[in-house]
Amino acid sequence: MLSHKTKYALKALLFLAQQEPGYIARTIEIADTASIPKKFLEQILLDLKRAHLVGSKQGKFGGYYLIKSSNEITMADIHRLFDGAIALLPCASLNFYEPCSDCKSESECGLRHGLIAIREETLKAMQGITIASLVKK
Amino acid sequence: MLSHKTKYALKALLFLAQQEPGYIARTIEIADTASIPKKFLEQILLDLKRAHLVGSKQGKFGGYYLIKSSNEITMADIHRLFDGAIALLPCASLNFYEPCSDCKSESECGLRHGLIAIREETLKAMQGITIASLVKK
DNA sequence: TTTAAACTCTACTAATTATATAGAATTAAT
DNA sequence: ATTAATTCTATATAATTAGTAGAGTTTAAA
Repeated sequence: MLSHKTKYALKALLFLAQQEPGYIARTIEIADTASIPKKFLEQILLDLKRAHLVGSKQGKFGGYYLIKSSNEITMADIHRLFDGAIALLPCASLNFYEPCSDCKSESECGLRHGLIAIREETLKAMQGITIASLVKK
Repeated sequence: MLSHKTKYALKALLFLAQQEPGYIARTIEIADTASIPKKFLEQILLDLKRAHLVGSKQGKFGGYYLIKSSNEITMADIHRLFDGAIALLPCASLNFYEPCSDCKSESECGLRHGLIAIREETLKAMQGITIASLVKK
């Protein structure tokens, strides 16, 4: 399941993608429109900025705007940024690999092979959904 | 990600599926073989029993055994039993549906449509992995 | 009928993570 | 200078997860 943080990030990106090019949206504006607690959203937007998905303008009349094209931002990207691995266990993850402490032999672990198969399908599906594709709905 | 509980349940089922038909495995035996804390495993096996996946024999020489065919137990079943919804948000779930409190119009929610598409693919993949298929690896 | 060895059940605890909230500092336009 | 915004760090609270404890019940066998 997605954390609220990830859900809010997606909603915020969706909002930004729906604005006119060049428009700068204030945090409070996004928060109100998308029903996100403002102070929580502040942190999320900062994370999105550090990940170079949005840009910001400081000071009066400042705010946030998309800097990455909405059809290049996928569900997989946002999931990984806030919730981490897409795989069901770290041992089956591409980007967040870690061995299981209770695993005796990873190569012989039947479970792992199944989880890798699932991760491959889920990842494919998540990479197929972009912010742009969500806007169109 | 899977909780430890779900991972342990899968490992326990995997163990049971690998035994001779008719064999009754004690909790401690499963716990030691699969590196699962025994008292934690007790609870998990009880849950699996209540879900009619395993049966138990009480008293001396008692233990647990599979009662559902290992090729009829899927990753999706176990995930739902211990970790709940497979969908990324409750609003996109088949078995654990709940509306989002912060959602203004579910039918107009772009996010939800995307999440449903992802859930469909993930579910298909998870239903394709059975305990029996894991044993074969 | 007693004992041993197992499952059953309920409650509790500790650790971690998620979900915020608070407030001061900084930046920029007027 | 003032106002309105982002930025940053710290804190608080609640929920969930992971694991532990211990008493109770059941069954087989001596």
